[in-house]
Amino acid sequence: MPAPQPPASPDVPAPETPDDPAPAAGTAARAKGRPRSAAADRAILDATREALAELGWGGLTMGHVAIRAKVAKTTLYRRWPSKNELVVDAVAILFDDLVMPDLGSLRADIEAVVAQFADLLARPESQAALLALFAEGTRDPHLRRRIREAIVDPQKRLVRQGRAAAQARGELAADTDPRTAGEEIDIIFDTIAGTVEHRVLVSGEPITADWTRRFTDLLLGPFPSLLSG
Amino acid sequence: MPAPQPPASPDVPAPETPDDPAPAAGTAARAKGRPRSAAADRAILDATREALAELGWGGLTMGHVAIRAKVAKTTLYRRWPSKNELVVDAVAILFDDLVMPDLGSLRADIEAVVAQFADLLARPESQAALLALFAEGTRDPHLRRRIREAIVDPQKRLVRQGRAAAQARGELAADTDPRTAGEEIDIIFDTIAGTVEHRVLVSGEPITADWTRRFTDLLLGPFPSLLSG
DNA sequence: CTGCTTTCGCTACGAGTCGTAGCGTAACTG
DNA sequence: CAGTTACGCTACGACTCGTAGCGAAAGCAG
Repeated sequence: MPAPQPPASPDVPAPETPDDPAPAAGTAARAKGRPRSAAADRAILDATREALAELGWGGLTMGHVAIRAKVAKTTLYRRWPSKNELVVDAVAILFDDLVMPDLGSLRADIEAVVAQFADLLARPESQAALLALFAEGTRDPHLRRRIREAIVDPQKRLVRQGRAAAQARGELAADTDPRTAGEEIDIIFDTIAGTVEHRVLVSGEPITADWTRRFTDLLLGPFPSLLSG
Repeated sequence: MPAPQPPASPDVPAPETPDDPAPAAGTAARAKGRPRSAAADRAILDATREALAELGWGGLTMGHVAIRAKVAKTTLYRRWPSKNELVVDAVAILFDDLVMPDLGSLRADIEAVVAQFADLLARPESQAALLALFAEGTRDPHLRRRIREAIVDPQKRLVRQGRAAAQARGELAADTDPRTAGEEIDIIFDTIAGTVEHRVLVSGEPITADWTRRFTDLLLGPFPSLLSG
């Protein structure tokens, strides 16, 4: 789901909301001129991820991407207004096929989700890109929203689903207070996502099965030797 | 503690280790020509932090920093070989005056440490800079080491001290296995640092006293409504 | 097939940044 | 004083960004 520039309409400012309501469903609504090449879209996004993995964020230039995708630089700018937006779409694809494990126990589900996060973050094309996007997001609320929608929310959905599944299995007490349930899920998610991000992206250390087990221990109960009582 | 370029020695490659052994202690060992202006160092680092807070990482240019610090651009390059190194030193200063709270209870200490992290990360001059540095660090092992030494390790020291203090007070069981004690501390630190980073830097949401309390609940024991047993 | 519309590839451009080189001058030592 | 080093200044080549203008290609309506 790229974020195409308003596809031509010469001067209509196009409402700032990124949710295009009309021209989506099914086939293109009205195509009057030469249609945009879908192949070019894929080539550009693929080239972006490849360049990202090879050169990192700093080495990624629009010119390189254009050459690699066998596309004119102008074509690139016709669809994505900036490097940031392009990289969001290129990286977001990686987060599209997140699946909820549902392995039958809360512990197994958590460990599977952690492993899934870790694998995603370990990819060379996402390493620097994610952090650089987060960095830009701190100054650009629009970009932060897009990051949240395309990358963070899909992950959070997994945690929420896992919690619901565990609750259905009777592993969890009933929601104490409906008002605070959302905040609890937020804290749990921030903890899982943040810890994995820190270890993989900042420390650069791998996430092993053993580490995952220990971390899940911490999440599910008192840390083995942390508290005596 | 800046990381000055080898201060002149025309061709000696200067061992890659950033720990300069000799010329540190006390006053300068041997100064033959015009000494480097310490005021310029401070002015550059101050200007870097100011520009960082105003313009963010992307807007920060060496030219601007030089003008703001009333220093020639060449002077800037004589001391820091790249933007990354300069920003590491500029930001690392913020982490210099970390203090271990030692409030008398493990819970209070954890909450104080979390609040301290949160305050540091909430500063406008560190927001984008830290993430951008982390991003570069994923591709530059040397930079990652410097980040670890200047920014991550000081934080980890706090957590380690807090754990030792709690142990001395009898709040913690004795170390189960000396070999795994280090790993435990690592997991706890990664969890605290990563969660705070994610919430502040990625989600952009503030860390309130209430949130800190809930998070500490999660760390110290089973999450209130997470596990029934 | 003939217009009409929109996209595409290409070239060129101005603005901005990076990092370096060269030069004369300032500061400090012996 | 001479010797050494840092400093400010200017200029430079290489690179990137994002845009403009043009002719050609690819579809659609009649």
